[in-house]
Amino acid sequence: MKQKITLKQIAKELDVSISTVSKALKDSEEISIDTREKIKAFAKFYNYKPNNIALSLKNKKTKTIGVIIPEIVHHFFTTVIGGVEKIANEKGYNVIICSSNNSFDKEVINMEMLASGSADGFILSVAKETQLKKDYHHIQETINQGMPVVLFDRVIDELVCDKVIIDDAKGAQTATNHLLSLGCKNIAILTTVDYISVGKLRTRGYFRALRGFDIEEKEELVLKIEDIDNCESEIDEFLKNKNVDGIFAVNELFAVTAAKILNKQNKKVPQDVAVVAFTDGILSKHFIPSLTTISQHGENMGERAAMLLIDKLEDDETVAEEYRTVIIDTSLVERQSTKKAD
Amino acid sequence: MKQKITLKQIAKELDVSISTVSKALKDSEEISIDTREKIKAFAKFYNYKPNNIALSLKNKKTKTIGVIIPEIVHHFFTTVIGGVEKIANEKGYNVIICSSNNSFDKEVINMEMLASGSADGFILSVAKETQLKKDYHHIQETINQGMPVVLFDRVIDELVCDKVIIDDAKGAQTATNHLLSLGCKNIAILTTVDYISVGKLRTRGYFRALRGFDIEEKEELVLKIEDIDNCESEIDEFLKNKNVDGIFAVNELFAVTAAKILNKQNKKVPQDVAVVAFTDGILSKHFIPSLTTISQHGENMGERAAMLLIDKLEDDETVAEEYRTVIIDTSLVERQSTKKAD
DNA sequence: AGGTGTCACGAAAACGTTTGCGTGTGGAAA
DNA sequence: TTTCCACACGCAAACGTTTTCGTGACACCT
Repeated sequence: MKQKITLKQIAKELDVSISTVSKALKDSEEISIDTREKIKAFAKFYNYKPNNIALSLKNKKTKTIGVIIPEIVHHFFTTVIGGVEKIANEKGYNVIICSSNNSFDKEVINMEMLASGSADGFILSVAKETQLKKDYHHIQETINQGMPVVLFDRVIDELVCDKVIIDDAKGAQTATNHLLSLGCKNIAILTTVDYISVGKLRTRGYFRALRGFDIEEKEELVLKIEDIDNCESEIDEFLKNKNVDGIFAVNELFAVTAAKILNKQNKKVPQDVAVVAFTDGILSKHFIPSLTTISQHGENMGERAAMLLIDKLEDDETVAEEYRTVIIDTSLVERQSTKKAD
Repeated sequence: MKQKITLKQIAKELDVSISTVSKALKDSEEISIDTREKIKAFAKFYNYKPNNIALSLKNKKTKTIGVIIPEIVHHFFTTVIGGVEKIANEKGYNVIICSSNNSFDKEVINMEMLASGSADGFILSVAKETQLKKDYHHIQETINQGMPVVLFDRVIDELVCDKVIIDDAKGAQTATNHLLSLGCKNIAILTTVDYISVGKLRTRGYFRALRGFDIEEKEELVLKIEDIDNCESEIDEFLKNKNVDGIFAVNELFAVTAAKILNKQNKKVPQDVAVVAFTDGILSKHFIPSLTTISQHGENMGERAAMLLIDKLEDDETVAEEYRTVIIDTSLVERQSTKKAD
């Protein structure tokens, strides 16, 4: 049960000063070769590792990136984290992940906790509750304290900082256009309530696409779902007697739920109804029929966010007073759910 | 761009000593009420928050739990993390998550990094590569240094520490028994190569169930898949001309892939072939037909692991020389893929 | 021998806390 | 007036580093 060894202990053991040990381990010319070798051998034997905490305190930086996401059990967010980790590790940074569980309070707590010494900067996507409350003081304060913040996916326009987003409206437009170009005339949208920024934007894109094809926008074809956990009955009710021939869903779950319901209602996907989903996840890929989706390239988002943050962290502090917004391209992944009848 | 305020700055500003400030903020009787109020007001105004790094250094503890998992983009592991976070937050601990990406090297690096000051203890599930190499020195060293470690899911028998597992063999047996009790006679298993501990155990359970029903174990009904990423062709080949009436898959992906292939081969699930999967994830739930699964109760695992770890962390150091292995119950979740023909 | 220079190392401050103990000031008791 | 005590506060060490600067010893030159 040997405890971690410190510089002080090495110094004592070898009867030299702490500074000598520190310098020797850094191969400083100041120390004689003999002493250097001796100290290094000793340190290696006892598996000396500098204490990160002490280093952080001294250097006023932790070499750690804090990531705060609304849900940890969520495919899209985890892919983003994957991207962040990739870049972070390349550049010698660590990643701390916290989940806000879509709770405003937990988001605040996590940020304060990480801000008070544990991380040098943040990558975050705001909680649902935060978007609803429109209370961003904790983020603003963090920025004011000089900590770089990169927002992604669910961003806040009012906040001045780096952002990584996709063009949600454009992606939705692409999706809807795809349905239109297949000949669909009666396209429904399954979306979220308006305070979810991405839901709102995707709805906008849907309308834009319809206008492009000179198709009337009908309110009765729009379903705004509040509670994702039991969307099933809502969608079921909605789809009855609607006679839609295309569905655009703003996320995977709405899409597969709809597909299952169509199945029950004896309508075939894609023959009777074509379906496109936003978010290219595991569900869409393996569903039968597999779903055509708009891919958000989450890993890519994570990578770009990490790059932006690390740039800010390593810049000369003074210069970096400009903020960038990176827009990640979405792409249409065509699968069976929109296959043309041959 | 005001920087974080420190005790020292408050002290200077208010013309008292640092210790006075510290004590005042802790409401120490030593300091006069007047001074206390004044300091507290000032601190509140400037939004003073103690620096965690300094505290960690002083207290020799970080109040942080390190979690290392093989994959971050993986439903089961994220549910476990959810459980860990829940308990950790209740008890005032933070959670740092690192992914080893199933790489031995990255696992070692992450552990060393977290061990050198960033976390008080570990919850971990070992990487594939580590299981293959059978090199556990990094974990052993961490334990030797007096840091508590809790292993979960993919555990290492040789390591003496707390563990949280499920009874993989028993779960597999339950699954297979379920198929047998439905009348299946020719049950195939889709499993992993043997060095994956859980795969091996689940295979064992499958055999045990067969023996229980006095059914011959046929090697030709066992498929050990090495590369999960293109298991499709392997399974396709395997299933040809086999005439199986039941399939037990050790994970979701194998199960849905098999289901899709059966579909192509014009066999119906569950009428012609019944399917059970290990791991109750999002895929099984939403697949058509929805899959009967063995649920591992990941969140529960995470909770128990966190409890074990925190117990060790908060015990009087000296006492806690006994190690526990918690076995989480699995349960059969019946869905459409094993529905009896009516 | 005195001066100069180099080599090899040590002392100490700093990062931001907490906390045991020491101490100056004042008032009250003797 | 002296003594004593409580009150209210400050000092300093400690946690483990890094780094600047100082310094002792020795050798070499004149």
